[in-house]
Amino acid sequence: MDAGERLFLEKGIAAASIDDIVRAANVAKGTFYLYFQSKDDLVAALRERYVETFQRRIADYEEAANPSDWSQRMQRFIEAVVETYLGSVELHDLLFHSADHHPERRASQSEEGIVRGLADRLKAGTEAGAWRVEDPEMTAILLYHAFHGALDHVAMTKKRKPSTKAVVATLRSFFSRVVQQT
Amino acid sequence: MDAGERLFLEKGIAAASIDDIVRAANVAKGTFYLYFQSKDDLVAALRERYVETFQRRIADYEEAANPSDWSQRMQRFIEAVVETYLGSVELHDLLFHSADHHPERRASQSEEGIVRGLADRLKAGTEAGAWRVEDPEMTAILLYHAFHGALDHVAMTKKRKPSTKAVVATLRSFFSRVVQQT
Amino acid sequence: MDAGERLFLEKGIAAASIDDIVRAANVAKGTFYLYFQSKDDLVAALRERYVETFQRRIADYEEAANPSDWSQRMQRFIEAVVETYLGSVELHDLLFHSADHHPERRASQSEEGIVRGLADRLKAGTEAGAWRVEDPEMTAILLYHAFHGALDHVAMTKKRKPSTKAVVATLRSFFSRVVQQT
Amino acid sequence: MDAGERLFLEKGIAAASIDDIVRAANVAKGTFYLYFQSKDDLVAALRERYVETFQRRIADYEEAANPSDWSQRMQRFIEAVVETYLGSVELHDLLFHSADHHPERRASQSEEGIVRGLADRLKAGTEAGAWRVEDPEMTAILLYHAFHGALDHVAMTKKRKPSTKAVVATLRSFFSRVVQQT
DNA sequence: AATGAATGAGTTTTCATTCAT
DNA sequence: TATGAATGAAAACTCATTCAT
Repeated sequence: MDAGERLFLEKGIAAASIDDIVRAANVAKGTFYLYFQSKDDLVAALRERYVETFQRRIADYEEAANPSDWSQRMQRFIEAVVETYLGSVELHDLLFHSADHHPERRASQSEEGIVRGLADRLKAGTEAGAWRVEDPEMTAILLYHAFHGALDHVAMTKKRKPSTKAVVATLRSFFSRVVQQT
Repeated sequence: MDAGERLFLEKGIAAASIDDIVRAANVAKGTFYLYFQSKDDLVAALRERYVETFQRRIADYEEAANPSDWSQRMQRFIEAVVETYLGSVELHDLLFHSADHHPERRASQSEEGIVRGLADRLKAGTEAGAWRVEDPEMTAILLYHAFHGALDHVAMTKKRKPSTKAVVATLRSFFSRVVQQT
Repeated sequence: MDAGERLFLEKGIAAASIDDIVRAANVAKGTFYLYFQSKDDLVAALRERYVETFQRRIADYEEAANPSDWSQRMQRFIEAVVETYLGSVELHDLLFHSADHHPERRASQSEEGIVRGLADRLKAGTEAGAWRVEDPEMTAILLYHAFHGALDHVAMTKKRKPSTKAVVATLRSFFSRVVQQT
Repeated sequence: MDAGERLFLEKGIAAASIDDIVRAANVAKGTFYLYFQSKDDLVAALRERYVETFQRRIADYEEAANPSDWSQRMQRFIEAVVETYLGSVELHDLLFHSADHHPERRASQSEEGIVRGLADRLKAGTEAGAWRVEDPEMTAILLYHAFHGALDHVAMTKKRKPSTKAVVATLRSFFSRVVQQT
């Protein structure tokens, strides 16, 4: 899986052959097929691993926050997302946005989970009076993609890449305006 | 090009062979290579055509608005984006987000152009006192991806798909909050 | 061996993998190679087992007949062949007629044994004045294949399959004509 | 097709790879797949070609006989079968008896055609009073397989191979006895 | 005696691209 | 300008066999 992930990142999924992967992993071709039914199966396994790792990291981060301090919780959430994404946007995009256009499968589990989590938080915060959000589901979608796109952009920036702190601040401010936080 | 576009949408770029395309177009294989250097070249041509069509449509829409009425201009802009995207997200994603992950090429021309245009408008609107945006470039990026993601989501929704009007209203409201329009 | 025989019959020799066989037999791959040198070796073992079983059954049947009553002996012989073949034509064809065409090995031991036995009987019967056969070797070959083909045909017949008795009668009558039995 | 036929005869169907075939035919691998969908498809094409050739040769032979002289017609028929089979038993067995045991497909078209033809002749001859055959269908099957097996045997005989003439005479005599020709 | 993970040579098949007509 | 037969490199996948445990 590590060899596959590395090669997929380097050359793209289509361009990395099973041959390349097993050579990099120092195993025989048959060994690959002992553990994965096909190349697609490996991609699926990598997707699963990505989602698990990602969600564990977000959870770890948020844990430390005071559950009733919504401002702090969102701060932590945004920090978690930024830190985690910046280290893995390439992989995320590779696994969830490239591949061969399977309309049905698109808008993948990974995103769904995060978006749903975000919507839940927005609703809870509204009920707690921390802010005012009329359509939490749609807002979650808009925020998710805004953040994702921005982090994609930052990750792609070669020179004068802004600091993590600056990115967090920018997203925090964007978030505040969107939820009309007082 | 039409045959290619149709088949790419149906089966994905990798899965649609030149053979399929020329058969659909009712020409011989050689004829294809008379007009395109390679399969990639066709994809590039489709990308170019997409960008042109897209930008012409946005411009057409906005033209009718009163240049000094920023509220109306943004309304028109959002309407244009929604109308145009809803009819072509699939194609857009196919051409600009799938394919073989060429990190360099990513964050494509298409997006850059629109994001730059949006940033310019945000800046001008701020200068005209229509709203207040501190970091127009970053805000443009955030807005662009928020909109794009939301439209992607809507396009993918199978049942109870919201009306264009409702989508425009949602995005308009999101926009207002983000730019702290008074 | 049983698992192999069953799977070979179900899927064909080439299509049944060692993996399938050991899984069906509930043993490990290594265990297979403890008892058989190769897949071919298993096929050879099945062939041997088939010939032994077949010839024992024929012998058992004929034993009960009066050795000097040729008419009865042939009746018993034909009964034995019909009974035995009808239960195993598929296996017989699988083991002796499919496989990878090794011209040398063809016209296999199994057939040779039976044909020789038949020729001997024809000769003995002629000497005993029971019938008149000029070229016993050739006649044995002709009879063997006639019987084998007919039984193959019957075994393959799906609906309105004739009874064993009817088949025996048909073959008996064919035999009589061929040996010009009076 | 010629290269395939030659190699299949030499090494067996399974052992002859597409690679071998295209090398022998002096064409590229792709060319093979331009004309045949798969290896099986080539085998099917060879089967078809075999049946056509075979039946044309039988028909050519019989044509010369006097239609009302049944003795002569059968003589011609047997001559045709012997001549034709002796030159192609190996190929016939390869195409129709080896392969991967497809119970349903067995007892192939080739045989069916010939057996049916033979049954028709037996019936017509009986009606014309040339001989007496009670069950023409079954007799045809028995005769077909007797002949086929005998010719197989002759073709396989390495030393002291009997002459075509001798084989024809043997089969002719066998036939006479079976149909109780007077 | 039994196991089963690992092997890798070998096979079929695909398809973008070329080029003589 | 158009054709389409021919190409062949490259890819995915299979499976009989081995051998350290």
